[in-house]
Order: sequence, then C-alpha cells, then structure tokens
Amino acid sequence: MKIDPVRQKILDAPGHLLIVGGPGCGKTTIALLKAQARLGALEAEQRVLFMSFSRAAVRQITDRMSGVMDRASHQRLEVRTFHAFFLDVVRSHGQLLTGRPSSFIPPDRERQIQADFDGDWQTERRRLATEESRYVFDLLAGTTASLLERSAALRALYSSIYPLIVVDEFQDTNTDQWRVIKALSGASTVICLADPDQRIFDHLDGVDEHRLDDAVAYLAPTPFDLSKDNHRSPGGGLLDYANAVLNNTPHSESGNVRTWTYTPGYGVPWQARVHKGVIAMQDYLTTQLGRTPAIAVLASVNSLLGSVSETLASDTVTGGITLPAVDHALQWDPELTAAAGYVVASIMEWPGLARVEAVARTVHSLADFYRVKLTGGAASARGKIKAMENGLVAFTSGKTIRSTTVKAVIAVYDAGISYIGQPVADWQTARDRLHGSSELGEVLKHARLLRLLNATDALAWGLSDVWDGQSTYRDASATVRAVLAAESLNAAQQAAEPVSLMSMHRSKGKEFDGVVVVEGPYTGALLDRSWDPERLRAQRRLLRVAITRARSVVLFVRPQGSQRLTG
DNA sequence: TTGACGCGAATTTTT
DNA sequence: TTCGCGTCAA
Repeated sequence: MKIDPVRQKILDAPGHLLIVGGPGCGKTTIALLKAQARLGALEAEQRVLFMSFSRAAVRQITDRMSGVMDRASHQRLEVRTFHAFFLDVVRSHGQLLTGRPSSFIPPDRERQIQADFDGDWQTERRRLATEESRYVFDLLAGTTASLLERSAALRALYSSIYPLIVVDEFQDTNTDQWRVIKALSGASTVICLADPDQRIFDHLDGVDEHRLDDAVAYLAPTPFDLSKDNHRSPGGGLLDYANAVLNNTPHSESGNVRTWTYTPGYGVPWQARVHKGVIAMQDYLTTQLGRTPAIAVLASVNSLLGSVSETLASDTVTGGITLPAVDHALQWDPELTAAAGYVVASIMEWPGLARVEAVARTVHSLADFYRVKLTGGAASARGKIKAMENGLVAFTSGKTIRSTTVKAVIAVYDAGISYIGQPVADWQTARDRLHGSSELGEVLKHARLLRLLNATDALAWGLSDVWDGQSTYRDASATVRAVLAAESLNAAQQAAEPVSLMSMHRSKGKEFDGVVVVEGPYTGALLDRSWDPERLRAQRRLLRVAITRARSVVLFVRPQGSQRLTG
C-alpha cells in the first residue's frame, strides 16, 4: 500500500483515532501498519489488541497480516474476537465480583437449562450470574465491563498489557462492548475503525446509531476519513453503484451489475435461475481472472439459501438444458438440522431395543429437536415439548396417550422396521418413518437437509462401523452426534469453498470475486414500498454491504415487478 | 389438550 | 406459496 499524506498522518497521530471509510478503503491495513509502528516503542511483554466480532473476521485479518507486517510484530499482535477476550477476563477475575470463582455456561448447556426452566429467562440468567457466578455468553461483555469499571487495578493491568487497542467494525459495537472500550481508554490508546453506512446490526440489543457520536464525545479521537478510497473494486464502479443504492439516487446498471427477473409460479423456477446464474458467473469469471473465482450467493433470509442449496446440490434440468451440480458451502446455523438427524439415528437403534426404551429414546430426541427450536425463538415449541413428555409418561404407565406425535411414533414402531446393513439406504428407511403428525413432518423436512452439512459420506462410514451385522445400528445416536460435531469443526476450519451461500448479514467483512443476490417470491424482499422509512434505510445499508462484497460482478435474481434499487 | 380452519405475514445474530 | 398463530369445537 502507498503511504499517502492522510495515511502518514494516521501513522503519526498520537492519542485515540477514529478512522471512517467504506468497504475496501484500507482501514484494516492502515490500522495494522499503525500497530506495527507502535509495537517498536513497547516493552517486550506488551501487546497490541485487535478486537473484531466473528472468528471469520479474525481469520481474515490474520491472513492479511502477513502481507503487511513483519514476523516479529505478528506474534505481538493479538487478533481476537470480543467474546474470546471477555471470556478470559471473566475467567481470570470474575471472583472480584462475587467472591467465588466464576464459570462459563456454554451455549448448548444454556439451551438445556433454558428449555427446562419455566419463567423469565432474562431474570434467571442474571440470577445465575450474581448468585452462582455462572455466566452465559450474553452476559460476558457486561460482566467484563463491570469488572473494569469497578477496579482501577484491573484497568491498569489490562492497559499495561495492551497500550494500544484496535476496534474493528466499531459502528456495530453494543453498549457493553463500548463500556469495556471506555474503561480501557483511560490508559490505553484506542483506534476505532468504522463505517456508519455498514451499520447492519441495529436490531440487536444495545447496538444503535449513536455509537460514533459516543466515541467522538467520550474519546475525543482524531478523526480520519478514507471514504474516497476503494481498493476492492477499483474502476469497476461497484462502490458507486452500491452508494447509489444506499442513497436511492439514479444509476445505470453497468456491465458489472446485472438483474435477472423471474415470474413466481410460472416457467423456470427461481432456484433454477439462480443455479444458471451461478454457473454463468463461474464461467465468466474463470475466463476473466484465469483462476477459480470465489462466488457468494446472498439473500436477506436464510430460508432462501437452504432452497438454493438443495437445487445446486444436484443437476437441474431447465428448458432442455442440464445445469451440472455445483459444489458449495451453505453457511447457516446447522443445529436444527443436526437435531433432526439425532431423531433419525434413534430410529436406527430400534431393532436392538425393547419397545418402551425404543419409543422413549425417539420421543426424547424429538423433544430435544424442539428445545433447539425454542432457543431459536419459537415459543410454541414449549407446548410441544410438554405434550410429548406427557405422552411418554402416559405410555410408560399404560395410561391413555393424547399426543399424536407419541401415538404416531408407537404406531411406526409397532409396524416394524428392518435394516439391511447399508447405511445410506437404512438411513432413508429410518428417515421416511417420520410421518403421522405435523411435528414428525417438520423433523423430516429438516432431516432431508442433513446432506447439506456435507456429512453424508462421514455419516455412512460412522454408521457402517456400528452396524451389528444382523439387524440394528448400536449407538447410532452417539455416532451421528460425533460425526456431526467433527464435521462442523471441519467446516469452521475449511478454506472457503468456491461457492458460499450465506445471509447478507453474515457476509459482512468478507469479500468475493462475484456476488449473486437472491430475492424470493414471497420472502426475502430486497425492498418494499410498504416499509417504513427507517427500515428502508436499514435495508439500503444492508444492500450496500452485499454489493460491495464483490470485487468484480454482481447479479441480482429478482421476481417480476419488484422495486427498483436505484432512484 | 388436540386438531381443524382461516387469516395475515413473509429479517437480520456473534460467541 | 408456506408457515404460524389465534380461535373454537370436541
């Protein structure tokens, strides 16, 4: 990177800094250079702390470091997620608050406790923190803030370790994260990297539009504006287009922004249009770049991406042309899908179990499925869990069973099931028994998505190991659990697939050669006239983020009659 | 407590 | 189009 006069001033400026600039303007790079320059003047045991939101962002920054910094500086720059840092502080010093050593409740454990708890969960988790020193994830930031606010010694300790702190995506920090930064800013220098127009997490508790004003008022930082720079899609005009979408100003669709429309309910299904679009973009970019391009398919809702993934996974025939299947990674929360997989696994254990035991295990795994749903916000799941548990009690004690789901499971069991020792076929046999109540149907739908986790082969291997050679898969549940856990770890570490599917929110901080933005026929609208002005503005910010993920080209796939994006 | 029916809405989430 | 919620009868 060239050090222009503005960047030189950033390197030279003492005190807190607020660096503002759009996507690809080089905020991160100049912050890394500044960190390196500052490291030279620090004591050997001192570090620079670079805080970001997600592990994906941390990885991106770490990757970029090698191009910018020397090796020695590498090791003294700690790039971490907010939560990793908070977890450290709470574990090491939580005792100061309650007098007892503190422990952490991981998310899956929190889910269990919450599902079994009747009453207000917000109150309960605060009680767990204050009375039992056990902290759920959401409370780590606030707890860290309280610790630092109350103890001058602790502030001094952390500031002496980290005299310089860089905060990435500052516009999306929540109140508690900001409290932590404030507390440390007394003795540490803080550099905030921000783009107010990339504020896309306003809907989260404690995130609001005033954060930058807060920083200006409290830190009195030297401000810098890099918004005129664009290193990501230079000359391509994508940033111009994205800004036109943001501001609802006129802009023509140039060669690197295209829109394909489809008619809901008629002709080629929209998923097939997306499939075709991805392949066309792959072909085009491969020729242009002379290498395999990185492509993202983005939508404002996750459900559309599941649907796209299903279509991409196999050959699609449209109008006499066959579109070959596309390898891709679907980035979404796979917990519900996994929970559905455990239900199927429990059915695979049936031949080796007594009737009561077999039914009980399957009903328990069904209840677990709804526990996962409950944490996802589906309040109706609570009643379903109760109904199933009541049904199970009635079943074991020989009373009349009311729950249709439990009745259906028993009926399926009594109809008999036999396996042939071929995991893939037997998996389908077990899966297709999920019928007889709306709940079982719902689980079946999710179980079908399981191959989207790219775990099919590993599952088949694992299951063939537990086939007893005769009739049943012993410990199928444990095996499926282990395989899915291993796969999700792999997925987290795997290098990016050439094609990734994710929500626009999730794409924040990432970049690709080409981006396909999908709008569904009934869900995932990109813009809607009926929305209030506030939501429209938020959505235009989101669209700008989505468009600027691309280095070269953007393709929109939208239903006919949808609202124009530019003025 | 369950299931049928009809209506209206159809976002986003890290660790 | 599909889903989930509220309502109401059984």
